[in-house]
Amino acid sequence: MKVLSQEDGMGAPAKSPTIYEVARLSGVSIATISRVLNAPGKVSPATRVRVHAAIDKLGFIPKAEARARALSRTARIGVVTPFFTAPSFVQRLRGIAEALSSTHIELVIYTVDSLEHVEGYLASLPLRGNVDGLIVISLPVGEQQARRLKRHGMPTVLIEYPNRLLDSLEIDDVDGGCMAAEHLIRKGHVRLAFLGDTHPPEYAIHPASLRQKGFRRALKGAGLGLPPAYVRSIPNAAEPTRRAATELLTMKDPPTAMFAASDIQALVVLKTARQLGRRVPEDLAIVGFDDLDMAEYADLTTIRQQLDESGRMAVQILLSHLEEPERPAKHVKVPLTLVERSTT
Amino acid sequence: MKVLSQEDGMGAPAKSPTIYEVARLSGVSIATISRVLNAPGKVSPATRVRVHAAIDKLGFIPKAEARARALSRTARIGVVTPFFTAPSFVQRLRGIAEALSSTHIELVIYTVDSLEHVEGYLASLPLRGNVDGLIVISLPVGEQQARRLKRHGMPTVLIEYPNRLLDSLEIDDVDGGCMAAEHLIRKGHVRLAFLGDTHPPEYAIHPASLRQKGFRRALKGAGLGLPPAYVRSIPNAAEPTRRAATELLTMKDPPTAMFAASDIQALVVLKTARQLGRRVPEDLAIVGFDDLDMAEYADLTTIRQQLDESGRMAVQILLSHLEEPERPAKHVKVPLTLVERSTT
DNA sequence: TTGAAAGCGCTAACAG
DNA sequence: CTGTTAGCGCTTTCAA
Repeated sequence: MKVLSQEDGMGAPAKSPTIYEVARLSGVSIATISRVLNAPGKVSPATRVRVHAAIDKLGFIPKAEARARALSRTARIGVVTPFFTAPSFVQRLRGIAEALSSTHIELVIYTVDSLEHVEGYLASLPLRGNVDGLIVISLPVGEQQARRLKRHGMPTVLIEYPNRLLDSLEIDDVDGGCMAAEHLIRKGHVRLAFLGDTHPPEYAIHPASLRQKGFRRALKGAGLGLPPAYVRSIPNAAEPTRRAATELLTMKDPPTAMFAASDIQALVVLKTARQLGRRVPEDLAIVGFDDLDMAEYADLTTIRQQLDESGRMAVQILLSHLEEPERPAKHVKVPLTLVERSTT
Repeated sequence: MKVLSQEDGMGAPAKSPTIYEVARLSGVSIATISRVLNAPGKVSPATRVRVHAAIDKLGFIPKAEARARALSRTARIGVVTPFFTAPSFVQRLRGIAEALSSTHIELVIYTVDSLEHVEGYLASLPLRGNVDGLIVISLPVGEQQARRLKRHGMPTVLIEYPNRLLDSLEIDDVDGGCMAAEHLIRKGHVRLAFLGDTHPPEYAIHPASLRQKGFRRALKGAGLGLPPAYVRSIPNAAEPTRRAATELLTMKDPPTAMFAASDIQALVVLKTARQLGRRVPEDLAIVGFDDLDMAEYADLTTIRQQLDESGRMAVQILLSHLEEPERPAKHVKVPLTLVERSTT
C-alpha cells in the first residue's frame, strides 16, 4: 500500500470549519456554539465541554468577517497617516501598535499621499464600515469631514491637527519653540537662527511656523532678535536643508546656534556643519524637534514630543470613546520636554 | 422660525445607506444595484443612470464586510512583523504600503512580540479569513506552519526566512559579509573586528551569524584572520553595544576597522568611537548593514539590502500569487550593494 | 438550558 | 435586461 504525502499542498484547499460543522459534531444547534463562544455562562457545563471538544478537534476559529457583519463591528481600527516617509509617523504608529497589542483589535493602515486623498478616505471609511474607529496622524481634517465623521458615529482621534468635534491630541508647538530658544539663550548664545520646512498653502495650521513663533517670542523676551537673514523655510528634504545650512554657516556673521523645526532637518544641519569643519557644539549649537530614535544615536539635543507615547494615548482615548460613544470630544495636550544631549 | 444647526453631532447616528435603500429609491431590486456596482455592462443604460443617481443622492458606499462575506475575499492583506522597534521593519513596511497604495487593498499590521505569538497568528489568520494574503517579515516560520498556510490556501510571502513551500524573498547575508570585508581590505585594513547581535536560540537561521561567516571567509581569502578577541556577539541594544565597542577600541591592539551586522549597532559604534576621541575613518573605519534612512544622515558606509524595495517586491509577488493561486512558490534573491560613505 | 429562525448587507445563480 | 432567491457564517431574539 502506497501512501503519498498528502500533508502538503495537494488536495482541496482545506476550507476551514464553520460553526455548522462544530454543531453537527457536538450534536447541538449552531446557536449553542455561538453561545459557548460568546456567553459561556448560558450553557450547561456538560454541553460546554462537549462543544469545546468539537471545537478543538476541528480546529475551529470563528470567521472574523461573519462575526463583524452579525455584530456590526469589526474589532479593527484604522490609522490614517501621511505616506510614511517621515520617521515621526512611524514612531507614533509604533506607540499605537504597542497599545493595541494587548487587545484583540487589528490595525489597518491607510497611507495617504495627497490631501485630496485624505478627504476621500475620511469620506468613505465611515460608510464602508470596516473599521470601528479612526486615528488620524498629522493630517488636517476639514470642518466638513469632522462633521461627517461625527454624524456617522465614527469615533476618531486626531493627532496634531485638532478639531472641536473630535477627540484630539495636541502639541504645543509654540511652547516647544520657546523651550528651544530659552535653552540656547541659557547657553549664552546671542546669534540664533531658525530653520523649518515651508508652509504648504493648503494646510490649516503649520507646526513649523508655530515653533518659529515661539522661538521668536522667547528671543524677543530676552531682548534678542531673529533677523530675516537667520530664518530659513525650505522644503523638508535633505538637499535644500543642506544648502540653507551652508548659507547660514558661511555668511559673514554666522549664527552660533540653530533651532531646526524637526530632527530630520537638524541632523542634516549637523552633518553639514561637520563637513564644513565646524565643531559642534563649540562653533555651532543645534537643537532639533521631535526626539526621534535617531536623535539619540546622533546625540542630538532636541525637543521631545513623546511620539510613541502619543500613539499609545490616542489608542486609549479611542478605546474609551468606543466604549462610551456619547461622551463629548476630549482634547489632550501632549507635554513637551527638552532633552539635552551633546549638540548644545 | 428657529432652525438649530442639525448638521452636527446631534440626532440619530446616521447609519449609512444600504443597497436596499438605493433599490427602493431607484425603484429596482437589490440585485440590479449589485449589478451596476459589479457588472455595469449587464444593466441597461437607463436604469444604470437612475441607480447611479440614487447612489449619489444617498452617498451610498458598499459595506466592505458584507461584500467580503459574499465574495469570500476581503481585499486586505496582513503583514506579520516583529514588534517594530527596529527601523528595518519599518522601511520594509514602507515599501509594502507604497506598493499597496496604487491598489484598493488594505494593509493590516500584526505585530508579534514573541515567537509563540508568531505561531498563534499564523495558525489562526488563515482560518479567520480576514486577510487574503500574508507577508511575514523577518520571522522564522516553522515547517508545520508553512504547511498549514499552504494547505489552507493562504498565499504568503516570507521575507528573510525562506521556506520551500511558500514564496520568499531572500537576503544573501554571507555575501554581504564578504562585501564588507573586501571593501575594508581594499582600504588597507588588516586588523578587522566583527560585531553582531547574539543568536536567540530558538531561531532557525541567524542573519548576523551568516554575515559574520561571510566576513570571516573573505578575510581568510585575503590571508587575514578574525581572532576571537575581535568578535563580539551582544544583545541588540545600545548599552551592550557601546560597551563592546569601548572594549574593542581600548584594547592594546585595537582593530582599525569594524563591521557591524546592523546599522543600528554601527551607529552606536560610531558614536562611541567619537566619544573616545577616535577619528572616523582615520583611526577607525566602520561598515554597517541594512542602509537605513539614518545611515545616510550619519554618513555611514554600509551594505544596502534595499529594504523599501524588498517590501514592494513582496507585494508584487503576493499579488501575482493571489491572481494565480496554483503557481508554485517563488524564491527571489534581493541583491546587496555596498554604499560607500564617509566612515570608511 | 436549548433550538428555530430572523436577520446583518451583499453577491450570484436561476428564472423570467 | 431584471427580479427572485438562496446563501456567506455568525449573533441574537423569541419560544419552548
